[in-house]
Amino acid sequence: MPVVTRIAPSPTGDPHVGTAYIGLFNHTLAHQAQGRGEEGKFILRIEDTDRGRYVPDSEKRIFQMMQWLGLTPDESPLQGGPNGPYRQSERFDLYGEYARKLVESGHAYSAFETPEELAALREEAQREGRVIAVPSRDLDPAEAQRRVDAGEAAVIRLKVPREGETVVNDALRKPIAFQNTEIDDKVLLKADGYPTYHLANVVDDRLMGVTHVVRAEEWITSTPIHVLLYQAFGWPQPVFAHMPLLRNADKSKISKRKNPTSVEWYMEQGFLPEAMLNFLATMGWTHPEGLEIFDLAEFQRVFRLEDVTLGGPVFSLDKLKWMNGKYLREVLTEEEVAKRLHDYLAGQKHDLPDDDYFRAVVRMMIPRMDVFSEFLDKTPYFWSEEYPVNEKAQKLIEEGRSFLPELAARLKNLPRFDQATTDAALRAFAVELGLKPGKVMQPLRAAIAGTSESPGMFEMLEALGQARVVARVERAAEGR
RNA sequence: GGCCCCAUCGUCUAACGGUUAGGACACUACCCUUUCAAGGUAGCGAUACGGGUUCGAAUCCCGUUGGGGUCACCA
Repeated sequence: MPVVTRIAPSPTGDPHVGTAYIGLFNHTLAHQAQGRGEEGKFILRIEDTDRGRYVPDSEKRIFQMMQWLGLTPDESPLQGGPNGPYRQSERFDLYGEYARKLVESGHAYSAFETPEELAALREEAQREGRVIAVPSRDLDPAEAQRRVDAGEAAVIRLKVPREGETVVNDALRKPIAFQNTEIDDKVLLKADGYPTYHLANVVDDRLMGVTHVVRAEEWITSTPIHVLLYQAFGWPQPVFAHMPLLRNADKSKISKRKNPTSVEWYMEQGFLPEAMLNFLATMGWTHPEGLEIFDLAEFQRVFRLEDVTLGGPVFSLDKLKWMNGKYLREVLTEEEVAKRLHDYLAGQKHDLPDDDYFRAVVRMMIPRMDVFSEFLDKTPYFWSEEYPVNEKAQKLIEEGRSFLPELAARLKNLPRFDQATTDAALRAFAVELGLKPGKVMQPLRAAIAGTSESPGMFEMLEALGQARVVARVERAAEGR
């Protein structure tokens, strides 16, 4: 059975994490079919029929997000494909034709109500607790056509049956029945000639051969309109599956105000796309063997639509961070982390040399960071002599004031500066002073790092090197 | 408010009529230890409520409550 899926974002702003989330499942379903040796395609279609909300570079950024995540579509406006164009604005003529077909077959009608009239009608309907009734529906079709031909402003509306019910079959739920009296005559073609989502969506899904419509739960209530459209056109319906909505901590639909929703934010923070994907996959789904960490290929291997849970998953940045740290520590190699971090920093306009020193610092910091944006914040003393010295470090330096000059001298006279040598020297020095090693090391740490929190002493000393360490200790000893 | 969806620890979830209701994040304690992490061990912590069905219900049915979504010439 061929599986053709799609995501159909509208280019109205930042590339949204919800688009990535839904994209993950659509991409996976299509690739699973390919894996089975069947036809499988994942299409990216841009729904830019709202000229008012159009943001020019949004489309490109959505595409970049998908690529970053490794969810590259098989067909899209940027790549093209046999079913193009993939921008609805470029398919403009199509929708008018299909809308008119519906008018001709009696499934739709031209309507002439002004926005003001509609507002009044809506208010009245609201009061009476029913759905809006559009007067134009009862116009004589020939008369309506004359008015359209005369150039009167009109929209085309779906003529929803006055009786019966429309059933939505959802792969994740029991059949959902909607009374037709509860469904209003939705606009299909706007006065500006552009289609609404409902029409464009159904026409394009049909023309592009989409077999599975996997989208967010917020679309459930408009699905009966789509079902009615498929029926009016005499087309078979695709499989519908409505995924749960990603949520804020208060359970409301995930939003900009309460969560970072732009995937670009996660890129800027230095999250790994693998971790992002892994985390998103666990929103509404769990690995059957209880695996927490798994890659896209593994997800594709075991994912089943019917295993999706429907409670709205709260998007937890905490858990995402933990998972990202897990990838840093346990999935990627040190070399890979260093390479990615270097690229990340370069992208942030921090040009550090990708040398042994950099890699040594990265190695020390891997267990100490969850995302790349933490790296420089936690390591100023590795990059400059102008590193900040916090209050606690200042106090520790005072405590070590008496032995810091001598310690500087000892360190300066060490023949080598490898970990074994400094380890032995420091411990011997502590014994001489009659102090516990920590009592010596804490002031030393404060002096060379400006903070009481750092990687292990000896690897840090080795990385920093004798000259730098001695200079810093001397400076601290002199209270500079 | 009408319509629709949903309901297991604070959060993500496992269980698919029979388990001391399991795991992960977070939190707490301990271990490791030169600090901070990481890692290890332990702990805290849930079937919203009320009725049924059944020998037996987190699991099936009904109701209540709660949460969410949707009611545009936006998607």
